[in-house]
Amino acid sequence: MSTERFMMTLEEQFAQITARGVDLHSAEELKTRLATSIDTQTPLRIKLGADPSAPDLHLGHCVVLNKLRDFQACGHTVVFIIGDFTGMIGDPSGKSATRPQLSKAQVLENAKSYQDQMFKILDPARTEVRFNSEWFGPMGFEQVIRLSAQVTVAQLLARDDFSKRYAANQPISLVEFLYPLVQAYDSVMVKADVELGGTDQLFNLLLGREIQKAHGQEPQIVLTMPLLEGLDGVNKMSKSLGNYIAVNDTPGDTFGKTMSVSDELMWRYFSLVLCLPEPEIAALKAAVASGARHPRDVKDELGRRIVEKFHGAEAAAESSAEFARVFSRHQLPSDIPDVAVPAEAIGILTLMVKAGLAASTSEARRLVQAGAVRMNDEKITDFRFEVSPQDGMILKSGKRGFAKLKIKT
RNA sequence: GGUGGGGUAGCGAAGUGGCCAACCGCAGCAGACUGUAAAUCUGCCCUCUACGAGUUCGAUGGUUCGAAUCCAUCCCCCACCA
Repeated sequence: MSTERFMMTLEEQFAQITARGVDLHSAEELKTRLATSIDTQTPLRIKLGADPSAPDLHLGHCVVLNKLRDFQACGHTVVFIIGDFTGMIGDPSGKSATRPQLSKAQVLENAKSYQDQMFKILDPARTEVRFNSEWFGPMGFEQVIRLSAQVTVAQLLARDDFSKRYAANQPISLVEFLYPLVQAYDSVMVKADVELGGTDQLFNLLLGREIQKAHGQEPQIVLTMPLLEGLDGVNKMSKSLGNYIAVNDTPGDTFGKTMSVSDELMWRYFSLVLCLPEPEIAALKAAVASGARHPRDVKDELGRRIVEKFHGAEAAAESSAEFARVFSRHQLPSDIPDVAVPAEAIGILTLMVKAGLAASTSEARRLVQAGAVRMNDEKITDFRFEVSPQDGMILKSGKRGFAKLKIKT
């Protein structure tokens, strides 16, 4: 496999690397560096940084990981940096409070979880994993000051979210100013040839170039990927907005969430998540436009392929079938959680809370009043309704809340 | 250190003595329509033994028949000037 990259010409590599809406800084530099790589038969070092405080990867992360996979397919090496040191600082892009400090053990655990998910896409054999505490741990304050001297406040304020917050009288902590510097210094320490991230990372990535130059290195090439919109179709996919599909979501959830994506947006998923080549996407679009294919079926294919990517073909087929059964044909899911109840009559509200279908009796009451609750497929409209439990009775709340009664003996 | 502005339900943001469980927007949930689409429309959106009751508006104490609103003390946040 180490010879694979010599089988690709510069043009082939360049085409693969620049596919799917990448923004490059700069194309010329990349070509030059690829040429050198081929001449000297040395793989390029492609850097990606990760924040170990949030080990749940979602499809948004996959956009970048897929691009890294492209690099690996060309024979290059991914340098994956776990920000165990920076993780304690907090992320400047978040308006929320600084993230809590993580213990060493927790960082390691998160890092492992991160890698488990990441290697569903990346090739471990071509991935070098580093922790940035390796160089920041022993760093003295003097070095910190020297590093800080390499950037001006004006430069930092040029970053979009900093300037906006500053203009809006919103706080910016000094630590947040330091964060891009820290990230840039990572690039120096691993001698990155290329660094990638989402378009929102552009500033940080470019700063890496400056700092590398200041340390006498060739500046890294910066490559940004489009941000994938989340399930709401508007905001970028992110954990804090809750509009994400996680790599570790169950096949059923992954499929269901995919189906809730709007028709317009699904093409982006085909491209950025599945890396389907443009001509194929164009063909699918044309098929839908002409009525040859129903958008629902195309989305079903999208769902199956995404599930397959993370959980295998079998899970993909199952989740699609299950979805059709429950939501298209309105049949019961194949797997309904049991609720243990005593044999005597029980109020519907209490029962719902017990079954985990409502967080409080007040919420249960609202659901009943909204007409969302069914007992054995019969709508319950009176919140004082008493159920005489029998084994196997089905309680349903909303579209996807199910519970099966089981008499406690 | 000084000056000014703040802390209200998940977020944003009204409210400055009774009409306040608290306008409004976003997010969320449910219903209708569907392809669990999206968009749209409607309702809900602190808790409870529920046409009533309890606990909420940074914290504690006070004034008052009555406070998110007034007073005192305290805690926290932000900007600007040093």
